[in-house]
Amino acid sequence: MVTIAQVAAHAGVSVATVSRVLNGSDTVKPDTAKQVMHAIEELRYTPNLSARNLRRNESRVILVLAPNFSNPYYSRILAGIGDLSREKAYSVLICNTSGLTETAQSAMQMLSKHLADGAIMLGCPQSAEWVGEYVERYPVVLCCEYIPKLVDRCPIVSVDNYAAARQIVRYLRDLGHRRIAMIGAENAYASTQNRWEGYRDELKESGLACNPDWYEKADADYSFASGRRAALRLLSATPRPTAIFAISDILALSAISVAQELGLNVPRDLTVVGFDDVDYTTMFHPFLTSVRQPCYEMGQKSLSLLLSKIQGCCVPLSGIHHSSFELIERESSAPPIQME
Amino acid sequence: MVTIAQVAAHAGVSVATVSRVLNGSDTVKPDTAKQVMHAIEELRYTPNLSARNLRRNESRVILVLAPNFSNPYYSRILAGIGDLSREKAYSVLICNTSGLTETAQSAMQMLSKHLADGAIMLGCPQSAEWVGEYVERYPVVLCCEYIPKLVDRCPIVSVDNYAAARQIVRYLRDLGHRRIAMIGAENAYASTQNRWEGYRDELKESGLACNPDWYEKADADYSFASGRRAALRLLSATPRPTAIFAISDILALSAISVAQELGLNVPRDLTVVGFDDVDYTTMFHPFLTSVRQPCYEMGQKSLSLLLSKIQGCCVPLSGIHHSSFELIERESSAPPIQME
DNA sequence: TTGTATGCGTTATCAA
DNA sequence: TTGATAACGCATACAA
Repeated sequence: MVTIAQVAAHAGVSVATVSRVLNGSDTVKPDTAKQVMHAIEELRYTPNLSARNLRRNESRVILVLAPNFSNPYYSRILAGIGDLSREKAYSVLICNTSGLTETAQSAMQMLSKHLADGAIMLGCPQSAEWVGEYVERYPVVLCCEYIPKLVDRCPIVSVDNYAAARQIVRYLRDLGHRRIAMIGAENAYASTQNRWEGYRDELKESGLACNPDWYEKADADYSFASGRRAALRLLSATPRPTAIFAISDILALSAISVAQELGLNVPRDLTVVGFDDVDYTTMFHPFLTSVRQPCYEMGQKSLSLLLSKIQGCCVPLSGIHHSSFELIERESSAPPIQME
Repeated sequence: MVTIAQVAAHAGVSVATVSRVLNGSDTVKPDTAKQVMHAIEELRYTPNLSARNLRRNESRVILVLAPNFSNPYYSRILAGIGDLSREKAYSVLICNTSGLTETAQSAMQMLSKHLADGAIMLGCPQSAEWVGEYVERYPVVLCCEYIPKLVDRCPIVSVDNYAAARQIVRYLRDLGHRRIAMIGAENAYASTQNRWEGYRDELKESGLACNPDWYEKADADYSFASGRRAALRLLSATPRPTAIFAISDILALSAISVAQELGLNVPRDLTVVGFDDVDYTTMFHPFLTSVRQPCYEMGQKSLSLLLSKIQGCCVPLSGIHHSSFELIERESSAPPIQME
């Protein structure tokens, strides 16, 4: 291993001078700088970041936690974080929590251990109030989800799930649907709850029934199989809903698959709307009507806010920063076949 | 920030003793240890890893590079690496290279900068001979792909792509197909080349034609859109192939989508076989016949080999470690409608 | 413009 | 069983 001292010796200067050229100080004579650069290249010197970080008391590492990174939704956000972080000379440390509090907590210790300067939490359940301890002491940004008690205490990046759900229901109502069902999930996400509230409120204000038989939950992991079970229950209800709003595209696809097996044509006999607008919504017919979330940009915005906090930005950054969403109409939605 | 010195003061012992209990030394009197533990909890002390890493000359961080992490194939491997790394008390630093050499190279510098103890490279093109410099000096494992010149110099984890391709062609031949096409990709991956060679050789040994009109390339990124273009060219050939082997599931799905638009029924009029067996192969009919790769396990095996190298394992680990694959027959393959 | 010297928080060697 | 202390490699205050 080659150290700064060896470079100094090789260039015939002091370590301080080498450190200066390394850090772009302007108080170094061009000639000396050139010699030092030459020595650096000749010895193929690269600074030891453990030492530098210890001295500077920073790590230039960002911690990103998510329940998983296999979901294209999270991996797209991760891409946004990763690309911007490289540009800003930060590295990204990831932790796949599998939804486990203990795993998340031990990962967050990277902050107190000085191996990360800040953290971005994706998919944090509302119940995770323990996060408050970290939010108080370290730079933390929540992305996608939020924890009610922490809304005023840290930046949050998310779409307005309540508004999006209302817009979907309004869209379905305007198409002529009156029996509108929803597939939610067994989890503690704010997004799940907010979408349900938007669904319920818009239904109510439109004078439409909010029939408990028309609301079913998939498993916490939004799995295709659990979506199928939920859809099957929904499509067995009497009277049967004419439209289904699913809180994720996978769940929407599972509803389409069940409908088809039941001999129902989508969208003629059943309208299905998804959420997230991931890639495979346009790989098969019917192409899925869905709400697009700007995942990549949300990742970038999260990192951007986090870096502001790390750099000690003085303007208050806390609260929900809403990203724009867009209802994209495709082939899986249409007016109901018979108006009542 | 609370340091080991403060803990020592609070517990009325020396820093050496605190360090001892921190590192599980057995030469500490149980009573003293208890006092120290108490002080640690009281002050909520966590060790500064920059300092520890500097002193120990390690980081307990693994670097993982991939062209992207949005592809479910890579994200599944990442999950395998992540889960095992947590178990082994390592952290995972990721770099999304976007296929750019420069980005990959700068990420690999994390090794010389002492911010990572080893690296796992996913999706490395055969042309990346610069990797040799790192393989010589640091623990590196290649996963999925390999670089011919480095085969004897570092561990490689991959399925036997050549054998898999031959098995697919044999399967299609045994079904009765004689006009077998292939969709490859415009990239420098060993997997792409090996699958092509397997396809070609098995065709030849079976006495079947290896018609250049029946081999088309999608873009380097295996995009659905480029797969459609390749499939369209293939299905415009005269005579038209009765079976298509695609080197990824996405490409296979794109072929099915084009076939359907051309009024062809899969598998009646056209057989399609994919590769990788990602989740969405069973979300739509026809369910896709594909070759399963044990991605999660491949991630774990890669990390396991890497840790052996890091720990200075003396048995030679270099060479290709083949993971098993499995051809899974589903609904997209069948005998051709008319034998010739 | 450059060099000397100190300290960042930890581990580990050596004495006691 | 414990304590004092010297590194680890770097950045920087202060001197020159």
